[in-house]
Amino acid sequence: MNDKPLKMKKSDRTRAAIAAAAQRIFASQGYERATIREIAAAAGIDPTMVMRYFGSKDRLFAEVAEFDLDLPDLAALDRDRIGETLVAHFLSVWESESGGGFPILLRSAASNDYAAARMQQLFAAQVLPAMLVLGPPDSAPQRAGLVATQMLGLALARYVLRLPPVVMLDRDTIVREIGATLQRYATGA
Amino acid sequence: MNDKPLKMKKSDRTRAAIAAAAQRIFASQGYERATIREIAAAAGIDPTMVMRYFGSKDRLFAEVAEFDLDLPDLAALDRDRIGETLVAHFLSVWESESGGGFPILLRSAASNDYAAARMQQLFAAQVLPAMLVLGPPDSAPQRAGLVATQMLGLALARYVLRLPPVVMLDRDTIVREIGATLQRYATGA
DNA sequence: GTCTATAATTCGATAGAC
DNA sequence: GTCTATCGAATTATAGAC
Repeated sequence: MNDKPLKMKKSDRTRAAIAAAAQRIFASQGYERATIREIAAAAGIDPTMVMRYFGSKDRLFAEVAEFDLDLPDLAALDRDRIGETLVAHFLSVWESESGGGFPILLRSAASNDYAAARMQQLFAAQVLPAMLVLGPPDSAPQRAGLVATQMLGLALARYVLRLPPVVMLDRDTIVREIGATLQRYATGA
Repeated sequence: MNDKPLKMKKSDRTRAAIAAAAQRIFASQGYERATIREIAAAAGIDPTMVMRYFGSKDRLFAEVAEFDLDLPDLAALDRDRIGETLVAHFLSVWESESGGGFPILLRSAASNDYAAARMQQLFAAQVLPAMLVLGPPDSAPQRAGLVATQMLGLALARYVLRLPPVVMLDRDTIVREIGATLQRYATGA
């Protein structure tokens, strides 16, 4: 009878349904174009309920856009395969259920201040530290910056703009080709 | 007395002032958040004039977002320096006066259908053909796709999101590091 | 918990005086 | 050419009945 996890209180199910609908709408329309009304309709509930459960559009966005890159400890990995590992990890996170926050952030970051700030935070708190263990500290910001350009571009072209030639790239090709690039950026080799 | 090119009819000067203001506002806010009223204020004229000169917000956007990548003939270049040449060319275009259309498109493409379609067109009509002369036709879409991810990511991180470590990269570093990546992507080597 | 009604803004666009 | 006034639509958010 329920699509959602069983044995939840009704209020929790409603809240989860709103969050799920909000993820879809925010991810496909961006923050500005998404409306409370549309999200409510997609969740099959009344628009007022969205406000009741989340308070405001801003807070709803902040909640569903939350997510972690959850990078593994790169120092513990085979040093020759760091690039490939990084790409494979990013792809997994972005295509996972819990990774829905990334397309949302990315699509809204271009015109929403909160999303843009969150994106900066994300790279400062997770990508930069990861680069610190892979080479000289002085060059870590530069290496992190280069890594960021390549990964953000892949995500933008593939998941947001959906450029046909990028969408058509198969996973192995991406891991191999872009992995080689990240390997060079990350290790400075 | 005039900031704009001398000896224009007043109507042309007004039109140019609106277009210049629109470029700034669209580039910094994106399509949705930019308002006719704000653009008019930035241009120092009445909001009604924007409609009179451009008809609608859509047509104003289409006009100021227009631009060309204007790629040189890559086949005529030193084959070992194609990557560096590409990056240097992109940087020049994006930072030039007439290249203002690109940040505008990029910032709006995530949530504006016209901008997204225009971006697809741009790569299909200009990047893909350029790849055709550099290697086997079969792999041209794949090579163009990879090039697109790296260049879009650089533009996004540097000009739209303004990620500090990417903004701080100096031009020589970008040309060298990202040039090497494009060299590999474009030539398939 | 849920919904109706509506307040309060804001926006793009138009009509018309001067 | 320029501006005042305003329309009509859409939005977030709230008040309050049931």
